[in-house]
Amino acid sequence: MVKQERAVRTRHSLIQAAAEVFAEKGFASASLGAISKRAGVSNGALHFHFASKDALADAVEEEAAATLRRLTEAARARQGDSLQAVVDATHELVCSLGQDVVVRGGFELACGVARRADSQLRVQWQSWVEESLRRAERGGALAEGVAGVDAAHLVVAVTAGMEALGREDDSWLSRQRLTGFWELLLPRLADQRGLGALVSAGSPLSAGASASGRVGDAGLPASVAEG
Amino acid sequence: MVKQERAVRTRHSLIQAAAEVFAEKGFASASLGAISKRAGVSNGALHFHFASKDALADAVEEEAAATLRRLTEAARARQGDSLQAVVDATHELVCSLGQDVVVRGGFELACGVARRADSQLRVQWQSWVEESLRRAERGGALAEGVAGVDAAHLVVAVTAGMEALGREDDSWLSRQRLTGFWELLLPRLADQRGLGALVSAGSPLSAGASASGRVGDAGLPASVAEG
Amino acid sequence: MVKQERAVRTRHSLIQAAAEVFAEKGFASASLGAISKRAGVSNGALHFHFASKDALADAVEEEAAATLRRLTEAARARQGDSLQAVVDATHELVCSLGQDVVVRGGFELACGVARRADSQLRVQWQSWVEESLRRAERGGALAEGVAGVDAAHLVVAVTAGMEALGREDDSWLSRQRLTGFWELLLPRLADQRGLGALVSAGSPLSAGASASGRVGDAGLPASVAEG
Amino acid sequence: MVKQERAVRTRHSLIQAAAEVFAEKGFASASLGAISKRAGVSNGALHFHFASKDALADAVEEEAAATLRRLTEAARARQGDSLQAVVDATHELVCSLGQDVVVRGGFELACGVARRADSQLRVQWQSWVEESLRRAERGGALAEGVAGVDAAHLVVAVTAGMEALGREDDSWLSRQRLTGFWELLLPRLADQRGLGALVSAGSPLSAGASASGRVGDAGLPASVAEG
DNA sequence: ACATGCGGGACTTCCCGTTGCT
DNA sequence: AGCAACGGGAAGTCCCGCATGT
Repeated sequence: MVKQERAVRTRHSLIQAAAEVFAEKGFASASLGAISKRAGVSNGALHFHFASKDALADAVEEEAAATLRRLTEAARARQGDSLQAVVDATHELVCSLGQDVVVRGGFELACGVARRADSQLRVQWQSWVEESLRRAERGGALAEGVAGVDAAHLVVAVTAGMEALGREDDSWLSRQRLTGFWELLLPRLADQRGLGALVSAGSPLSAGASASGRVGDAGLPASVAEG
Repeated sequence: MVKQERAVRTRHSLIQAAAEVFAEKGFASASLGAISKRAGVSNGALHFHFASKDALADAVEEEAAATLRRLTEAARARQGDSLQAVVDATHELVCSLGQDVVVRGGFELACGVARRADSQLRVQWQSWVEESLRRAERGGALAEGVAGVDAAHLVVAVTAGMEALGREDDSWLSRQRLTGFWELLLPRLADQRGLGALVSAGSPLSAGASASGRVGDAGLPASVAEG
Repeated sequence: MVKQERAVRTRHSLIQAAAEVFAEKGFASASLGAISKRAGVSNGALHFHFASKDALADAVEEEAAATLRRLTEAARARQGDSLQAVVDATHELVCSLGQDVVVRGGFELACGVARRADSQLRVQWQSWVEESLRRAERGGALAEGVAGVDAAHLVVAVTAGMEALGREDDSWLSRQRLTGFWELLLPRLADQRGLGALVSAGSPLSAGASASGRVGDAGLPASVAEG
Repeated sequence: MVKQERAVRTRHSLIQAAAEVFAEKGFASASLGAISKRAGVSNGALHFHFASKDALADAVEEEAAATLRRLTEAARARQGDSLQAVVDATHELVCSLGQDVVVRGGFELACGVARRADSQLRVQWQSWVEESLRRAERGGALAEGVAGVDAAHLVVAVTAGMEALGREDDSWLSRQRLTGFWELLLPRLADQRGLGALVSAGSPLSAGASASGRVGDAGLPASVAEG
């Protein structure tokens, strides 16, 4: 089973390289040659692991979806059905978009018009946000007259916009930017009683969690991240 | 100069067809053959008018930018430096995104990762929103503690998100959706005194203007369109 | 008849421009667009005067052939059936190759493998040299045991080589180079009695004739040219 | 490394086919489709071995240069620094021009105006002739008053002319033609004492070697050619 | 099982020579 | 004469098998 080990490594570097190239050039303009070269393997090796370009892209999306799933589940586990869970999850997502090429590449593929419409990534994120805000609504965490679905649509639109704009300008993916958004949104969305407990910048544990176990975490200093 | 007339028509149908194909497939996956075929002209005719695929895309973006300019200037002309101008402009933009393939194709190109970063369309829209909200801020139209720039960022992110999500799901480009967003945003952004006068659904003239006519033949002079 | 005048001028500048581009790029790589642009006329004008690219090339060859004809006839008129006539003609030809783009372009076309085999220019030059040396042979101007045809072949080969090599390196078209060749050839080719009267550098009148009436004659100073 | 064997064969047949087409049509007019078809391989195979049309042409030139190198070195090895080495080499060259398509195609490319000026083939041949005649001059093999460089220029011009004229008329590449040239040149170039030993038609070994075998399969290792 | 070299077509962008219509 | 348009290729790229090592 020593062989298998190398295969796993090859497969992983292939996905990594693919995510990078997809993120840089988009699906259609990315060439398999560039991907296999960046991964340091031959063209044939690529086709041994992934039958086609689409299959490779699917794998990238799949891995990004797994990361997204971990991320949202962790947020809910910590914050329950509160609004804070959504705030935290958006922060983690935006942070990943800036640091994890697989997530970035996955969303590039999910957004692109050239691939299948029922992108797992988009619907997964949108479903989670909707579900979470519906729970918050049921739990009375939302302000009077604010429907959970409407709030969810707004949150999804904002994050989608940040992702799209962040492709060319990293400042859209900064924590400050998103914090500013929540500071404009929370007073209107949240029930007055719970408003004081909400942290626009994301709860400390969230920030800590996002920083842990991620290679090349060049995030903000802890003092700032907590502020 | 009768000949020039046909050239104008050919050029226009080329831009129209290009916008459609770009919107459907994206820049990289769009083939010039598909564009010239849809425009009903030959491959050579395409290259007579546009030296390269990029030049064609530039022309599409340019025409979309012209539409956007008309749109924003009209909104400001009607509503001055009020928040309502921004509300109206977003409605008109979203409406155009749903109806005018050139605008849709232009934003698809502007968003795409495969083309130049300094897309006129994006910066033009962002600049206008920022400028408008700064004016509103100076005019006291914004609520206490709300900075014009922050609000502008939020508006830009929301519209960008709607455009991205609207590529696959038209419901994101519906008037109701945007109206719902403004109903969540305006109470927080607008100064309390002016809040009552603001219409989340866009001012009537704006709505009427955007709904009439503009399907796909925008920009062609009437005299030519009739010929 | 004013119209005709302009037509003649247009036709001439077209041939001139065509000769330049053909000489620079070769027949196949020369584009009609480049030619019409250099001539300062429109694409349509070109096709009004010349039905096709080949017809244009034929015209260039034809004009070069006319120049070559003038040149050889002048040499024979001055020197009769002597060897000197051939020497003079080669000098004039090489000189024209360096200065007259039409001659240069014509020979480029004649040499090129992509066009018709029975190039007028080549056969015209070869025929004249053979005929001249046959006459010289009959007149006893050639050395013992030297056949006119063989000598003609040698002369044709040398001039063809100079033309080919001169395309990349002008020094092959210098008067000195050709003079050096004749100094090696004449002692073997010419009859001993007439050898003293032969001038390897070409007879003075020949040099003078070639210099007269030619624009941009950047030839050698008279003292050198005569030596 | 069994696979490599087929690659060598493919590469070789590609060069062979390219040389043929280049020789027939010239560089610009030769299409890669015609080349790959003649070689019996696909378009993709061609581009696997040669990145571009220019790279393919370079390979043809390179192989022709190798043949030329073998040829000249063999002549010098047999005849030393004598004039006979040059005579033999010219015979071998002219013979190859008539029989080896790679050599013919290589010179076609080297001569063409559409490609790089510093063609290896031309300079290689010219350098060798100049060097050889300089040696002969130093060795006293040249007649009084004959400079080695001048003689070299003449020889190079003659061979270049034969190559150019031989493209349309094979008789220029016949042994008789070249022999006739040397019979005109040697009495003037060679020192009187060594003249008797020189053979205008080329030394026997040279003639035999050049006539045997070499048709188009030069360069392919025997083991591969048999497979 | 894993990886590679080599080759196969098809497609795309772009250019070019040429031709109507005015 | 000239603008506009046409249609045919040509170069180059790409995604993908297939036979072959290791």
